[in-house]
Amino acid sequence: MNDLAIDWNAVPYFAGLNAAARRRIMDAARLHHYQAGAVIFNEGDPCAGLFIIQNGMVRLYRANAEGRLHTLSLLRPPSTFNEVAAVDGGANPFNATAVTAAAAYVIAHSALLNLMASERTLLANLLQALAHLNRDYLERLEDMTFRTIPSRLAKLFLREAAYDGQICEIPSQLTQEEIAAILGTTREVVGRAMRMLLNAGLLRKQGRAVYVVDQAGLAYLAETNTLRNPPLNRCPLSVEDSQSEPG
Amino acid sequence: MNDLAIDWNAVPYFAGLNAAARRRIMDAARLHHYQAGAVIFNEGDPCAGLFIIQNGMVRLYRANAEGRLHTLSLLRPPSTFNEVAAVDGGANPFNATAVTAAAAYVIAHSALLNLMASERTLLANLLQALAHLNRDYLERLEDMTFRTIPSRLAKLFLREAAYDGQICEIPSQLTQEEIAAILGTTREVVGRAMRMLLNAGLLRKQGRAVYVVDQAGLAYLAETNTLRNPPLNRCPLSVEDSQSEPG
DNA sequence: TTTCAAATCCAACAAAAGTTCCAGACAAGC
DNA sequence: GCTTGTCTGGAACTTTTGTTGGATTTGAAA
Repeated sequence: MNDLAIDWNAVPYFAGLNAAARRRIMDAARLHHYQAGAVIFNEGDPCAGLFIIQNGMVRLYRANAEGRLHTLSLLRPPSTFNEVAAVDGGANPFNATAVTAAAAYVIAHSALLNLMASERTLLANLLQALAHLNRDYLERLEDMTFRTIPSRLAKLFLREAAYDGQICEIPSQLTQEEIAAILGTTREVVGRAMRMLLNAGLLRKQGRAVYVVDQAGLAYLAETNTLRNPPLNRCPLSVEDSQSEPG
Repeated sequence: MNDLAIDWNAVPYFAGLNAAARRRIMDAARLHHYQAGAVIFNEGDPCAGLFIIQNGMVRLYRANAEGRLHTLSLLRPPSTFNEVAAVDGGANPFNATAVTAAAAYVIAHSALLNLMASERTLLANLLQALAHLNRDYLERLEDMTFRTIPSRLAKLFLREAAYDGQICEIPSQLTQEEIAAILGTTREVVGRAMRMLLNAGLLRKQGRAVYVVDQAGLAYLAETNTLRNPPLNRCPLSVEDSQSEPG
């Protein structure tokens, strides 16, 4: 396996550090390897440190007593994770597993404390990173509070799809099971929601691949939790589509 | 109104600062007053700065298009809020209103940047505060993902109640409407959940006040989303309570 | 090709949550 | 006392989500 480092400047909070600082950080990091499916750490276990993904894919998730999963993130290089525990030294706040074979640099809590004490830029950068993380979680919280599952699914497609004019393909090969874990629901419900988006004309399917047809329609659904009758190929006059409101 | 400062050491990230540093921070802070019901700032508006509550009660909330509210926090002195926007200078991530007449010290983003640049202890403390905030949101996310509403209500009672041996009273005078906003649901649903907890013997009511009767039962419900048949005054032998599992 | 396992589709049902509506209870003020 | 507005209790109903089970498709391996 190659131990070539990723571009450490691609990590938001390592950017802008001088060469000496970056060297000290790299010296504090240890490269760990994980087989596909291997557990990296578990929720509640003592702080595993800060992780910088070198290669492979990592899943962060939480699980409830009945075994249902909530996938918080699917991460690739140069993503990092477990900043919260690495900073405060508390227990890991979620589980982490290697989806594919993976490698990651790990900086222990104590080592990070030393680095932060000597490198004020790193400290400031980490603060910005945590603020950003916080906004991210706040948005997820809003999704879970206010959005229906078709709406969350629409949002996922909008985010995941590689935009290419009007017609977009969903890039990642996510199974419905995996999508369900991301949305915090079950496979069957995702299947239903998918069918709804398909025969509402927002998505189109070819074989197993799914394409985004109506980006604006997905956005409308994500915002309002309701379908907007697609005015795509319809004559805008005289149709009305039983949408007339009596009141 | 009295402008006596709260004990600034009670604010987690002002603790441990020397006198000079604390003076510079206080110099950067401006006291603002708000009438009951007044808007402090709105979600999406440009960064309003860092707030340190002096007196009164403040509500942080989000709202969706249909006008449903999600109360993120109800805060009293010496709580602080809007750290995220104050640190990264971005838009406010939620709405803030004064529940009662209130006053708060405000430190603008630019002023906070200066302070953080000169006071490394403040920087380090803010980092810890954001890490803590992050854990808090992660737990809320889990609540919304995995817990039923009776379960969330049970958790709320466990947290809000002032523990006093076995029987505990819920201290804050929350209406069902306010509880609903905290749990992210509607008043009627809270009412139903409340009735369920009452006739399951977990809570008791006297007039309008609600008392916690079975703390362990509430915890069980919060953990498992299911009621545990109360083995309180029952003989532990020979009852079985139709709990026998055929498989 | 055949075969198999995984992924999907689909219907029917159960449970949870949201909605609508109205009747009482209670407290504050007249 | 009475009135008014807020809060609560509770039924009936709809929608959404979760669950179960079987049929079908798909892709890769044998």
